[in-house]
Amino acid sequence: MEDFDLKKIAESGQVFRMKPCSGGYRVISRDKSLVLNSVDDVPVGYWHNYFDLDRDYASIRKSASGHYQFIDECMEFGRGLRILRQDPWEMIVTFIISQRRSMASIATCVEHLCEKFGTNAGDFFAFPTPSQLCQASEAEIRECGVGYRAEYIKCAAEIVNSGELDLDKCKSLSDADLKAELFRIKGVGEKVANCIMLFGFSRTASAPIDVWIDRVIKNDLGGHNPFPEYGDVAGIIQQYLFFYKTQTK
DNA sequence: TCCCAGGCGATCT
DNA sequence: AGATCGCATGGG
Repeated sequence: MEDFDLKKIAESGQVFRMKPCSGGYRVISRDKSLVLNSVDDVPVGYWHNYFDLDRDYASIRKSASGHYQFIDECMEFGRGLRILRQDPWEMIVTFIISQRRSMASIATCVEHLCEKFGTNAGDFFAFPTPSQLCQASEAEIRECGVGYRAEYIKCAAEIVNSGELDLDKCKSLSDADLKAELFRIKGVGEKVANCIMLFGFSRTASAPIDVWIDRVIKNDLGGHNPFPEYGDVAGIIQQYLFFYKTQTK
């Protein structure tokens, strides 16, 4: 497998619980943990799906090449990246936190939430469930350093825990209907919804435009938004651009 | 210390 | 519909 680079994936800004450790990288999702240093360490089942191993990234890069020289360079630079199939609930909370925060500080906030509200699984803390965050007060959530977003996280926990927003049912919705559902959560706007869709629902047509991608469009692509022409792999192209821009800043 | 961070909601016009 | 503003807090 050529397109599998743990370091690049861990630093790509899509996942905040994947860090170097003595066995390579430790990745935590929901209440599960895996230590690995190559694709050969990925077990069948949950983690195989998590790492999106059935998608052929090399052929996506190949078929997407030739539109813009800059994007071709980004795809080569980011060769090894994949779009992880992460948990929708974790993505909702994580990307609510992400607004106006650096990637380093997002990771810190997420760990604080896990340590304070998540189940102790021995050598790590599971991500807190909607129920667990529902039982927390807004003030307690705020103690994790999330600032004014505590209200948004509490709102998300309530709407999901009550079943008023059913994340399983969301999986069968169209992209447009899914986005409309996500907009019901206070603190989820266009960009955060696109991140949740791409990283939590594998909606690869969804391409989040943040400050970094704004700079790409403005400074590297002459003010042109390239994503519409990439169709259902626009989100994957977005990830190569984001990675290049944040790594070479 | 200062500036910015994977934006958003509220509040104008 | 589009523009502007305030926002909690952590890193570099």
